[in-house]
Amino acid sequence: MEIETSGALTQQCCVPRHRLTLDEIDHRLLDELQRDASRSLRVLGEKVGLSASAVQRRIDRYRSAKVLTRHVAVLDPRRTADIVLAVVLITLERESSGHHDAFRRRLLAVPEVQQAYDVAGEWDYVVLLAATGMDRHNELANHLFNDAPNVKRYTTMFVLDPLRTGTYLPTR
Amino acid sequence: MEIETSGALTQQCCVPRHRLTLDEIDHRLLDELQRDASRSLRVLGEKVGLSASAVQRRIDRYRSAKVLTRHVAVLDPRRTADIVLAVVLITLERESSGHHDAFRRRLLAVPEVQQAYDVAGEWDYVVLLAATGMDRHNELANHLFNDAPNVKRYTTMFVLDPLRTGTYLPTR
DNA sequence: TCTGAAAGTTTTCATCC
DNA sequence: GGATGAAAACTTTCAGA
Repeated sequence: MEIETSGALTQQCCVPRHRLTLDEIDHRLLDELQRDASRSLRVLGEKVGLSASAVQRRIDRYRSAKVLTRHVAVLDPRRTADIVLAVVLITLERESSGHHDAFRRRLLAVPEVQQAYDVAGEWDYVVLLAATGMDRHNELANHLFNDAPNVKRYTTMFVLDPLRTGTYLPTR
Repeated sequence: MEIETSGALTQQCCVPRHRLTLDEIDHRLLDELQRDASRSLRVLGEKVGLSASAVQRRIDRYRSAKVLTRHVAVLDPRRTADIVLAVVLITLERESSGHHDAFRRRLLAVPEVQQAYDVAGEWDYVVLLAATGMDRHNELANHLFNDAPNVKRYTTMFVLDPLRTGTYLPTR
């Protein structure tokens, strides 16, 4: 793995640098971390053929390059009481881009907006809503999609079964 | 927090029990764990007003009840080289449920199927595909949606900007 | 079920390769 | 970049309430 710097042992500075070049070990390590980040550095090191401290140094790099942003616990929606998941497709009125900014702010202010994507095509946004109970879902949907000023149309697909959830990204 | 058992100090057995009743502290702890699970038990305990070992015992319960299923590292798709994210809506031919089983198996065999939901309404499934590069995306889309025998129709929405990603679930 | 303390691990960090 | 080893911090376990 190389970072975009010149010099040899210099440049351990605090400015986060971007554009990491990943080697084979980085790919495997990022894969392991995305599957199960609860293992010790020593165990991860055994998986990829490095010492614990070498693993630690690489993880620090992913963090400072903001490739790896956080460690989280994942709950199973099937085992979480009263969870209503819904995929909502939204299109805004065609107008000033100010509409889009306002709509995005409104979306991102709500923690139950589990995911939100700006997409190409007939629809402008895809939102994954996670609410506890149908009443709460309706409250949120009204606030986000009915009361918001520039929503042209939207459609809601309720999730019957979350076959797979997660945030895994391939790195090659 | 209560677990569905009778008896007092008995029943530390290995059969995972379900239906946890969560108290106020559990809600706050699950919230914290979903936001940042990289903090120590002591720090988490300070957040919710418990000792480190009390926090540990509660986390063990979430795990054995399968409410909390894993700890993972989350990558930022904006910082991960060449990631192509796409939301795909799929409808299968109306026929035997065997079609659905086969289609689900095909989906879940592919690691780039980051998320998959069985949904109500006009479309049967919503899939979030995460591929490295457009070529790989097309390969996967052909395998999953063109070559698969019982796909009636599908539509692909490419993600222009992942405004929010994650797996956060509210617990109340 | 909690707290607090002892024992065992892991992480961190300085140093050398 | 990576390895090593010692110090600091963390996790695990258990006695006592």
